[in-house]
Amino acid sequence: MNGFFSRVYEIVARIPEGKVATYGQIALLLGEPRSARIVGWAMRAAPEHLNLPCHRVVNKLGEMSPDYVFGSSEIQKTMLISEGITFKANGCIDMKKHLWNVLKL
DNA sequence: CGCGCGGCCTAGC
DNA sequence: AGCTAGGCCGCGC
Repeated sequence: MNGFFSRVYEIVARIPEGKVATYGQIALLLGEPRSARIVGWAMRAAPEHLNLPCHRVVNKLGEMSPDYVFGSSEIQKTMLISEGITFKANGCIDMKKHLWNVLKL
């Protein structure tokens, strides 16, 4: 709890509806620009009861997580759509529109 | 205690 | 524009 993971969870918990963040972005916020992968691990290990919007965390291309995460990428896609996220023709999130800009806080 | 693998990223071809 | 090759850090075996 104490450490990287907790901090990751705090950040993720603050991602507003209709916005998404990238692993690298979160890692950067923690002052560890090279720990993007650990963020991914943290998501996997994320306890359910925290109700983290881990579906709002994607890679830099705006792609869905692999099927083994949410069951299928369609599920994640659906959740995001219901929050107002829009997708491009190639099936990726329109990052330009929905990428969470922390500086706006 | 050591090695390998990730919900990744960046740089190069 | 799409693929390969490293790199980085923490966890599991």
